[in-house]
Amino acid sequence: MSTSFQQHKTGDLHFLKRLNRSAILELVRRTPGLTRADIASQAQLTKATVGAGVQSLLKQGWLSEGELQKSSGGRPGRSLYLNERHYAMLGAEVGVHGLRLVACTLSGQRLASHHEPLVPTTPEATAELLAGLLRQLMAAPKVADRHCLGVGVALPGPVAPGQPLLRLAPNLGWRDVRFLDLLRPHLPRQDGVWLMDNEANSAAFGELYFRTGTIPDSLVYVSAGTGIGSGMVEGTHPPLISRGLQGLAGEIGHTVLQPGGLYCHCGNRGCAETLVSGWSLRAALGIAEDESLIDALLPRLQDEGVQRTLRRAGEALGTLLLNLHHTQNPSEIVLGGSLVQLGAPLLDPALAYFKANQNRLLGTTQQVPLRVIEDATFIAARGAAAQVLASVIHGPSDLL
Amino acid sequence: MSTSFQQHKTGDLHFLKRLNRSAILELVRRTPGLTRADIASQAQLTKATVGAGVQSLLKQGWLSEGELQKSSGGRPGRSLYLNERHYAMLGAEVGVHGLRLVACTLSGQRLASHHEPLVPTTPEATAELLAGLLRQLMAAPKVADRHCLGVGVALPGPVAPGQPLLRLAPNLGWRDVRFLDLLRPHLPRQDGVWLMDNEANSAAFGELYFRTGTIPDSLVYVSAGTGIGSGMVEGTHPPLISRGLQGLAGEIGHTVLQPGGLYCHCGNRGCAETLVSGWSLRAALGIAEDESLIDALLPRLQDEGVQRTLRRAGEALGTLLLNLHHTQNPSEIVLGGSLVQLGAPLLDPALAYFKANQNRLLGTTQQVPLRVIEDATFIAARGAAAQVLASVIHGPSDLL
DNA sequence: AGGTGTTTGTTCAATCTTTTTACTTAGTGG
DNA sequence: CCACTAAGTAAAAAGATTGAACAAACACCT
Repeated sequence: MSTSFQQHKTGDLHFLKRLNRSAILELVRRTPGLTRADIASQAQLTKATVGAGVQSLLKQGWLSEGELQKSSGGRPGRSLYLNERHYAMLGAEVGVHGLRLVACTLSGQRLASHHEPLVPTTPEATAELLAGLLRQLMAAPKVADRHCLGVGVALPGPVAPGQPLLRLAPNLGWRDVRFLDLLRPHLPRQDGVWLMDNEANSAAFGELYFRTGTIPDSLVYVSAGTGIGSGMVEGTHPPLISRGLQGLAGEIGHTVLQPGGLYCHCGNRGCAETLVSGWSLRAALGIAEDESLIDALLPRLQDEGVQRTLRRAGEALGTLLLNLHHTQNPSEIVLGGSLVQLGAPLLDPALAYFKANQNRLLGTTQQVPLRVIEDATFIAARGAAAQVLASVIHGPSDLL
Repeated sequence: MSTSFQQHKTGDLHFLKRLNRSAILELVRRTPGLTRADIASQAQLTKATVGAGVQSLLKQGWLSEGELQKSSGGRPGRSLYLNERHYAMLGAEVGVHGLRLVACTLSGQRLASHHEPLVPTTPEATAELLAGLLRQLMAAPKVADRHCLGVGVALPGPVAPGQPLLRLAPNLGWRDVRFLDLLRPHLPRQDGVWLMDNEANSAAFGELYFRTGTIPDSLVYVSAGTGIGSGMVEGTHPPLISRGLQGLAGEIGHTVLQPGGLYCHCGNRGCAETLVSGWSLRAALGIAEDESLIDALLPRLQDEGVQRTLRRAGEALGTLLLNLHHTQNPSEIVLGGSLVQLGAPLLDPALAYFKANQNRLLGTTQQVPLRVIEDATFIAARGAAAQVLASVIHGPSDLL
């Protein structure tokens, strides 16, 4: 399901209390170690309100008290932190070549994780396998004694906004799969939040949501793997994921970069994926489906043919990044996915093109932060867990 | 200034009351003729709360009571409408070839408007001229007796988010202009809301905000004129404009459609604007700056050379629309700007390409609504007025 | 050591808004 | 003409934030 927090058009007093408590929790999440007095000034609430809110959050296991801060002439304040021991969230990613699962704390710390290689199969079989692995994860020592807030699943394709329906997963051969419905029967506990989303959306959300300190206004995660997709989160309290009417937002792999170019599996011509993607690299370099693309290429990175192919793909990736810059202009871009492991031969041309052209219009020197994630294995799964947490904090749950 | 409604992290009781009253006003705005009982059920408020809220909104001139509805077995409810006589908003667009001004009611009805042709000049001279025209507009009979909520100005270039600064207007030759600061000294009344935004953003906002009935979740306005830009609004209560880190969101004219293509005025190669834009059409067909592009082309639409040029430009426009579809997937696309007046020779190839390819990925038959605005003259100016209204309803103003 | 000043956090009555409940109003239909 | 239904209003009740007073904890000065 898409984590759509209904915009509370109206509110009663209970809603107001919830709002303020979730604001307190968010502040401590973003800035660990805050005191009640800090919260009061930053949230523009009175000491009394903050005191009451903090007390109930402590009692329910959301916050924990830390050490006394250094005095600045008066009574020192007591630091507040997320209670990392009471709750846990589960996140999973169904990838084209495997399942990835994580359990993590409120701050996003990994408690346990698992990577299960897998060749694509039916949704039903995948769901059953994933359910078994989730049960194992829940039984892990660090996880079992925590209260589980819910499960989030990230999937490699567009998800219908507002309902838990995977519209399409081209690289799995799936279409119109209600994955959560397949998962539920195989799991004992049905309580808590259950949601599913596109993997790039989940990853983007997690990268923004688990950050502390000052956080960017918006963030785009570009996932370069078998296909190419992106996810965008915007705003705060809570960050909102752009999904679009049909869940097609972020399908940048099918933006046209070369009108009249090569045919794409979608039937159109010149899609970005025909220039840069796992499957186009396989096609260009003759690497079979049953072989790992990365494993096949890493030893051959010095080959001139491989270098040339990767450079061309990298230039297309750079164009894609620049087009995102001029379409959504995110405050930060994060680049992940399996292709990142190919390193400089692919990434250098991309980053160089982006850097060279991002400031042409305005003529400024301000650089948009672009971060490359070396090991993106659990990023999407962790992001799905983040969505679970956000859903509890900002959604209709009665746990808070 | 960008209409950024600070996300109210927290709230007191006064905030709650405001929230509920603005929700009532929004409901009546979207569905004129609602009764108090309808509002209560739709907004999940009690009859008493709605009654009190409506009463104060009536007293302050936001709402007016209409006729009695037909009884359905009990006491008939009284219809509520926006009070179209008490308030007014002003909107203006600074275009490359002229100034456009409107004054409108709460529902977006035009009370008065003015179009002033103009050749590009300095920001200072433009501001002084615009101020004079605004004063005239405020003195118009239908406008003068209303309370003016504020002024919004739409500008042809990226506007810095969070501050009233036009970063760049390439076709005016302006850079880093604080236009509101230039405008203020020439206007007598400084109260109310003052804001400025990119013209495509304003247009998109207005198209969504003034709509009644069921409204789309998101909307993209594509403005095809001397340059090509787009604006996106998303969500409701209130609709949010995506501006991006530097105000570059929607600069789709500078997305690359043809790597290694023609040089663009931005210095990069293959930008969409090199394929479809007022300036690229002038260049391709040899039409001078001092001549109206539309007036020059309309008589020559049957020329084979013109047809071919427009068809190619239209195909690029279609690609641009498809790329938007696969990047943001808006619930509705609105196409405006002066180039729309060129009609079928330009638009048919664009719409055909978009229609032929928009469903390739999902394989559905659902069509994204795409509306072409025949006369987009006052769309952006009216949108800026809409932003003023939204800023009063959802912002920190104390008028509501 | 002890007093003073400063800041943190809590307690409690006051205030304000929504809700609940009862009641009035206004029309339909037998 | 009278029951019946639904819309809207006016009271008391419930619940949340606020403001002021108070207690706690530490630094600094004498």
